[in-house]
Amino acid sequence: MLIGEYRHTIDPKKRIAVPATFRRAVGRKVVITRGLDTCLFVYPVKQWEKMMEKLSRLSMGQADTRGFNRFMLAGAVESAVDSIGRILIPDFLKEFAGLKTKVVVAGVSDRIEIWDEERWREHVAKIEKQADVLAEKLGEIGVF
Amino acid sequence: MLIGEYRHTIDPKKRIAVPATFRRAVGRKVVITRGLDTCLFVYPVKQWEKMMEKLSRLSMGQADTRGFNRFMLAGAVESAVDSIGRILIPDFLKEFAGLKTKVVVAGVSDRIEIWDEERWREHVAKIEKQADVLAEKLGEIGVF
DNA sequence: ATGGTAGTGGGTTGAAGTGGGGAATTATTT
DNA sequence: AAATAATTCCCCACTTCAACCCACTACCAT
Repeated sequence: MLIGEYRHTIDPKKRIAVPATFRRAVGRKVVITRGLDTCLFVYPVKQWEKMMEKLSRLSMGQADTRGFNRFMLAGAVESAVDSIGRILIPDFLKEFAGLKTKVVVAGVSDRIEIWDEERWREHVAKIEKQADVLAEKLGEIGVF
Repeated sequence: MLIGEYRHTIDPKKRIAVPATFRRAVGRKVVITRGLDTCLFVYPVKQWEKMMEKLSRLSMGQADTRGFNRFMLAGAVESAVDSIGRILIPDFLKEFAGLKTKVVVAGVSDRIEIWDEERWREHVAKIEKQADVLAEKLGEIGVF
């Protein structure tokens, strides 16, 4: 289970260090793809394959499914984690997520998300405002 | 059952002592997360895993669920209790809860809450004012 | 009073994050 | 097709930070 939030930097060669806590869980190969809400998703290959299997079962006839497939697949890149645990971010993904130098690397259960720090702060702020609504939901499912 | 309120301090290295009374109950590993009302929640790992199981049953597609997951998961950190019973608070959580030096560590049934002392006083004051209203509600559901 | 326990503070070591050089591979250009 | 440019991968070096250990003080209990 990947959890936690880490502030890292993209170095001049467009590399990002995977937090040491995540390395064992993700292995040496990952798939980086366009994520939802303007961030990048990073999946361990195994997880990725599972998702692809699910996707392939969806009917191909529907236009929105095709679009989603393009979004996920065309934007996906397989990437190796280097010897000291960094991954290389391709230009088009870096641009897509609006990554500058400071980024946030976040663990969200089975994937890692990479956010531009600024966007992340905005996103979190927005969610915090809805905290009481969230609390209600949590209550409903019996978390609190 | 965790009860009681303790005034502790965050040392220069961002560590907080877990009250001795709580230590046996929480074990050596805990999960620290963003809490509601601008405080931090600290769960024993077992408790946390139970909650995660419940969470994982929620549907994934909707935007509010995604945000909600980010709030809960990315905001969480697994942390080991050190040999003399202290936990390390990550920067982003310290900031989130507005923790200065003086904090309040409170036992709330199955979790520990960490508050900035100032905020705690304000919060308690607010609740005291509403006490009679709350009492009425509690009476309705048959607590008193 | 004295031993024990709890809370606070600090030093040291080892790991993790950052940055950069250079080789190898791929792409581009003439 | 050859030469040059660019990119990516593999090292290595520096710096910062966190985990571990130990020390001091205050308080409680016997």
